[in-house]
Amino acid sequence: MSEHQKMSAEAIGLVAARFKVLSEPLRLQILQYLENGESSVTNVTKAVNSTQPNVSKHLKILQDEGFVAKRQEGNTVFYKIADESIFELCDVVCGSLKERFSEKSAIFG
Amino acid sequence: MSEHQKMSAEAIGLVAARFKVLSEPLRLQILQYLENGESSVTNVTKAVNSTQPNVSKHLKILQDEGFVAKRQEGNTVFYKIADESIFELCDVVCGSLKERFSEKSAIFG
DNA sequence: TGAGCATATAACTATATCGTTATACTGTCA
DNA sequence: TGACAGTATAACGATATAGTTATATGCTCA
Repeated sequence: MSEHQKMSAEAIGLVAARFKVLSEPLRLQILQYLENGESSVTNVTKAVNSTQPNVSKHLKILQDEGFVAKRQEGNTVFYKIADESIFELCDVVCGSLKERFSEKSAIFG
Repeated sequence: MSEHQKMSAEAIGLVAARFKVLSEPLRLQILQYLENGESSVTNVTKAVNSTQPNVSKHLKILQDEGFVAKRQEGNTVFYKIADESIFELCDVVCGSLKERFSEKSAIFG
């Protein structure tokens, strides 16, 4: 099980870039919100409690990396999740964090 | 399947921090090298073709996040992987990238 | 104790990126 | 066409971080 590949220098760069996109809390918030389904920029902005230009910029970054996709309808643009593996990644990280904290708390237990 | 948790704002921050540590190519290189087994700082430095202070700094960052652990023996310090979930994360990202590129290449096919 | 090796840290420069403000663009509707 | 709404982009200031150079720390051994 768990047979994984040795990455080339180039592949490592691509993987790092992908992690970098996921390393901003606001972007993770946006992704989590979009998990509820497609949403307009305005609604995302409200949901994550930020400003419209800031959200637009982050959505573009997410789109460039293929995490989300956009669709325009009249005046408004709808974004939706385009790569479900994001949530798998978050789950793995969460699991690892849980384990880590339970070890730490055990020190005080 | 694939039932995952809604993260609190605090949890999102912790997850983002973890992704951030993995968002540097040199750190991924170091982790990949350490997959071969425990190694001294000097050997890691040679393997990733960087400078000793730079590698030391990155190793500290990796250790602070719990990805590696250190062990001192006399004069030299050995680092090793302390959280195997890293490789699972990389595999998920690699899979997602492969899929993405095969889609892109299909455009030209 | 003193020399030398392995590692860690400090100080610095250069670069990247977040968030903000202002503005441009695009589509709708009166 | 003109006003307005939704979104994108530009320009800016502030902050963070990678890599380098110099140096400190700590261990070993003569």
